[in-house]
Amino acid sequence: GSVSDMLSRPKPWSKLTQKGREPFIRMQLWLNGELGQGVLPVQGQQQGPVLHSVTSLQDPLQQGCVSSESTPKTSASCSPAPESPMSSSESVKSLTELVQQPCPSLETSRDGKPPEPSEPPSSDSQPTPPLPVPGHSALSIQELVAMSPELDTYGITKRVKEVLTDNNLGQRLFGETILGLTQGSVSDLLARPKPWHKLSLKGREPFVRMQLWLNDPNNVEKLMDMKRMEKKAYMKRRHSSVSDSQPCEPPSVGIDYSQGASPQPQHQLKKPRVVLAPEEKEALKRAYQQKPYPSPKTIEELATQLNLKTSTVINWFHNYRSRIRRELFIEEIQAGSQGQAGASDSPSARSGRAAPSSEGDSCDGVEAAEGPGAADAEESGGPAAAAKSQGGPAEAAAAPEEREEAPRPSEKAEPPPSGPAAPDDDEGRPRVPPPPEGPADGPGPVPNPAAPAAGEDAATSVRRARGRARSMPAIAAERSSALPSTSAPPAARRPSSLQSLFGLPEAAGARDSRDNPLRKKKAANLNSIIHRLEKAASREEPIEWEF
DNA sequence: TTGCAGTCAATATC
DNA sequence: GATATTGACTGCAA
Repeated sequence: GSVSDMLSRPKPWSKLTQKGREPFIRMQLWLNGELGQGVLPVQGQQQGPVLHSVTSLQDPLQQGCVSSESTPKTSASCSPAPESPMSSSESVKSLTELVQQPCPSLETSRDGKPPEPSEPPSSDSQPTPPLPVPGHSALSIQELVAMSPELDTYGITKRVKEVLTDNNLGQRLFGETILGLTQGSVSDLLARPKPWHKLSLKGREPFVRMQLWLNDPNNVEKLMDMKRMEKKAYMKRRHSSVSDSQPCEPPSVGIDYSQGASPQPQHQLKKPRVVLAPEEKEALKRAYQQKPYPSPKTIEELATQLNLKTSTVINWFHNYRSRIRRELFIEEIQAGSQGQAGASDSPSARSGRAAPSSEGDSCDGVEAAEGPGAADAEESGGPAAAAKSQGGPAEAAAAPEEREEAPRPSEKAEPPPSGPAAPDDDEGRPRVPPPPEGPADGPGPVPNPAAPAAGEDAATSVRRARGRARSMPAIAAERSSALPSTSAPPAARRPSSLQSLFGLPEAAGARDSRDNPLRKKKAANLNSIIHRLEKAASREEPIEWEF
């Protein structure tokens, strides 16, 4: 009777308790022929002999957990993720986790019931692990990510945003419940999704979760439930804390420093957050214009002049670079989605011969327009303009940049974006995103056309510069969309088995109907160019601009 | 060591 | 109160 019931009405994985999962694991192993004889050891015996005979968990994971639908896929259609070759012992371990592995939310559920209705997620500031998507264990998310076809991250976030706003659901709830991320991260992610091919496996995870969530017909309902429960719990806590008069979060070290006590407790409770003054930011931005990859010496000087910690300056540069980069990703996407316009300027629309020049125009729009030698040098006043002084540290900070001459050894020579003309000075030239260098560029810290006019940040200036220059990421993006499989894991080339999981319309592969041989060829060409550029850049050697 | 990706969490802004 | 911004941190790779 149980079997019949189970076979005809299998519960989704996420709804199953540990015990409830066991039969499915058994079935899966049996289907795989892994459970020929003997009995699957139950909890506490996972290291038993039978488990040791399990040679690969990939299939169980992918088939049994990824989808507990009654349409098991064959091993052939669901080959192991390349990124996670498992040794036998790892398999055992994973199976252990698999068996025990409660859907994260179950873990918090005291009675083994599905979490949603029983436990408000993270009223206590500690984000709970994400809710497993129906039919998928949390463990398998990595597998899913590895197998996932290229997803349209922008489309996904767009839809998620729509659903959330339409249903008045908050980012915090969504993030903590579905993605296992904090509100800030969710906000960031939704506002500035990176293109799929630019994401690491880890970075893809939230998007896969989102996609799966979007595919879940009960997604909104569940979140609503969560919301209700959270509210209830909140009210409850409020009531109890009123009587308790004790806030629920006692200081971890047990000392209350809020009462004007020593501001520097021995345990140093929390570092106060550094907030950079606008002038400091301005100065840093100007410094960035001069040199996106400042040498330690420059950083030192900047720090001194701005009266900041060196680490703050370093962090600022890191953050700024990466954020600007992302800013541009999203803009590229948006630009791309608004009619394939700009096609004439599109690198992929150019011939292979033209490609280098497109590279030359800009290797990466991010800082592309920002490097000292950015194209259209006549456009703005460079340091002078940038330094449109507000006096103070801002101005002072720009100075060291101009003085700086010897690039630090670690600063790799940037591939001359526009032909052999540019190998001259790499001083102040953005590294990752080689700036566009028009014919006019060359001499060191030259007025940066895209240098932000006063108050304009680099991203903005880059935006201005866009249109006359395409970015490397953009190129890559295009290349990638034209070549769905270049950056996607091998599994992406066989998305069919995952189509139902990811709702294929969402997948870039499906989306890209322009995927034709010619495009592929162009994209491949660009790909190779970029590859060479990167290689050359890292070798600090001159490049031959023949593609 | 350096740079990056991803994230947190404090703070600002809406 | 929700969302956006951003300085800092961790882990990883080259």
